[in-house]
Amino acid sequence: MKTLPRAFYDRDTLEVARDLLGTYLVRRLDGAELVVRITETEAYVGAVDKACHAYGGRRTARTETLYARPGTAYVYLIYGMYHCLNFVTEPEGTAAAVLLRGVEAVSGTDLMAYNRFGRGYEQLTADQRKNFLNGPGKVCKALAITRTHNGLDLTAGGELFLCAGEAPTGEIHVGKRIGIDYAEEAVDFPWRFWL
DNA sequence: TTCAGGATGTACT
DNA sequence: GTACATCCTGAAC
Repeated sequence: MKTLPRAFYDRDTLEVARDLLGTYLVRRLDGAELVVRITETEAYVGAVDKACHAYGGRRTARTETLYARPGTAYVYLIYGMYHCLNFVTEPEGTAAAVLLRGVEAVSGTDLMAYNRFGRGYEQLTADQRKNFLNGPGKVCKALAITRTHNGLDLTAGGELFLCAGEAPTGEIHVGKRIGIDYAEEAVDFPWRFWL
């Protein structure tokens, strides 16, 4: 598999969000390799988007990573207990990123099940399997991603990187984003993509 | 099956 | 002090 180059991220955020569908995210953890396939993303663009942490060019210690060069990981803590993983897009100095909302397991499934529920995948209930990796907090828990990964270079082939996959077969869905009811007109932006 | 409420810490007002 | 790009549990149906 080929690591996605920085040029992949250095484009319009909506294009990157759509093109990320079907690509593979690789997490190296304690010598193991966890691989998932991306199935759901959302775009956040600081310049025009009230839902973005860096809306209107605001710069704080937290949002600083959103201005980093493309291909950087932006990880933040939400609701006091969950992490969300984003991929920074567009040129350095422009605040924009793609939120990873959902994936499907490719390999390392058992280890991810342990990270999520403390037991192997075979032991999970049907309900737990159905809701395994279908939310941003869940993905980060399964992959053991925390704020220590904030600012990580995703093109360096380290403990976290992305690889090209086959183009997704079937339809790409487009719709409104989730969990941003406060964001006024940006609530209705069709910036969510899923397979 | 859906739904309300709580957990929990950081950022920002 | 309030809000937050969420998830889980338990109660009601």
